[in-house]
Amino acid sequence: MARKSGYSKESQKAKRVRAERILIALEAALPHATTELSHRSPYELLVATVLAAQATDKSVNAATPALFKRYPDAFHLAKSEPENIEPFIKTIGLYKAKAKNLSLLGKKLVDEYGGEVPSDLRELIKLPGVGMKTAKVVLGSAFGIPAIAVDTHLTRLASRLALSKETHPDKISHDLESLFPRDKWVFVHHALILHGRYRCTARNPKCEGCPLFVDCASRGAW
DNA sequence: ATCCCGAGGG
DNA sequence: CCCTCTGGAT
Repeated sequence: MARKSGYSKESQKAKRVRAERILIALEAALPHATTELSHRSPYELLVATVLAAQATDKSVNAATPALFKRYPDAFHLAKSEPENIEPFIKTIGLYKAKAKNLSLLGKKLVDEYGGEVPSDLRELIKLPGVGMKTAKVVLGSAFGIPAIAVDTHLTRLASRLALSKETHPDKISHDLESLFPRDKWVFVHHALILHGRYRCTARNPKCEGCPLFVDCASRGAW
């Protein structure tokens, strides 16, 4: 419980230097960090990311091939009803809400965006089932527009690494984006997710041999 | 703040 | 069995 070590009195400048070392370590450990959600277009990434809410991307990837075959673009999705989508995504959590959102999502993409996925944060957020996290994922991974999407992994790691004391994802995102160079935001997002998924897990993190050990505020706490 | 919600890991 | 998973809408 009690934090054995930390950076409670760390200056902003020291934190910035530490963030820089963390970035270097992540680049060395995860040079090819990118999304693990299978997709071939902004449309597919958008749908996959909506499905990924509170679900593992492995379970999403297991379902999307059949889903994308039946609904290859926004125009096909627009003609769907939630009940038609449910069978394709039943194995994913929260499937009823997601089926409803996807059906509405298709209609809105067609009605208001010509069937294309908008490449603007404010527009993306207006879409059903799309919040700040999903919108930023699409911006960064589909359009190459710098953004740090904060999900469960980023929230946990920002805290453990003492890169942010905030609890609200939007504030954590702001802190992280101020700590890392803009052209590294998308990489940092993916690298921290992979680090969180495979090493710095929620339970029983594998601190032994961790590439971020020396710069971690929680080292030794597990 | 609460609800949604299946699958895999420990 | 309990916890967690690239959250969002109400």
